[in-house]
Amino acid sequence: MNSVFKALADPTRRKVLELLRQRPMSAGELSEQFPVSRPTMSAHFAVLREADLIESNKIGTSIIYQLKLSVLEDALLSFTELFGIGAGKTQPKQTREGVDE
Amino acid sequence: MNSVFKALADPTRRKVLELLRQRPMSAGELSEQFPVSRPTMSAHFAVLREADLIESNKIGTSIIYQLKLSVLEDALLSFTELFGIGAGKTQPKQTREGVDE
DNA sequence: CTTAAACTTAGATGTTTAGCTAAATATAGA
DNA sequence: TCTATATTTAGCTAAACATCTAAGTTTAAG
Repeated sequence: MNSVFKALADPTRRKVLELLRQRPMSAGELSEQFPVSRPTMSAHFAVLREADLIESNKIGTSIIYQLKLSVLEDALLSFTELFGIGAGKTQPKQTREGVDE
Repeated sequence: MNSVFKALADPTRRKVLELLRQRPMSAGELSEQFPVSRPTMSAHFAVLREADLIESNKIGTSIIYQLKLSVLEDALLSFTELFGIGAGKTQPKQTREGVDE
């Protein structure tokens, strides 16, 4: 849980997760959307991987990252429930590609 | 939201919030429960205050800290909803080891 | 006014983090 | 194998963080 919150503490990483919510993307595709170098993005991916928030699959020369929603879910839910917040009425939404907000 | 996650990224600070969930406590009372120095705890309080997660009231020589639950609630809920994670009722997940620490 | 108690601020230090450029590695395809 | 592309690793600097001890601030009480 510690590493999850640490990963979440950086806005770039949160944005990456947000992008991956829509669909899996390659490291390159993700990197394009941020004004930082690829090595820097690579380091961010490593942090997210370390927190088990994303999963990688190699396809050719690309590495496709995918959100592990259940891990994020578990961490956040157990925390919110600890505080008695989020009790509620939000039903489990299907998070498929294209769902926007 | 940035500062909230940053505050939450430290286990000591999360524990402080957890303690304050029960009742308001003085800085000294809180500090007693951690194996770090008072100045260090004071710094943690400052981070939590900066994130607007706690509120302080001076009573005599003591400073009483109090959890601002609504702020935590807002931040966490808006984030979970962003991801379509219902903070409500997700059935117990299958054993998933590696939820880090 | 002096002392004591409760906290915080200041200053120092070791560790971690984010960022960069440049080089290395891996894979696909000719 | 050679070349081009995708991504990571290496090596570095600068800033941020957690922690400590020591000193400063504020308030209460004698």
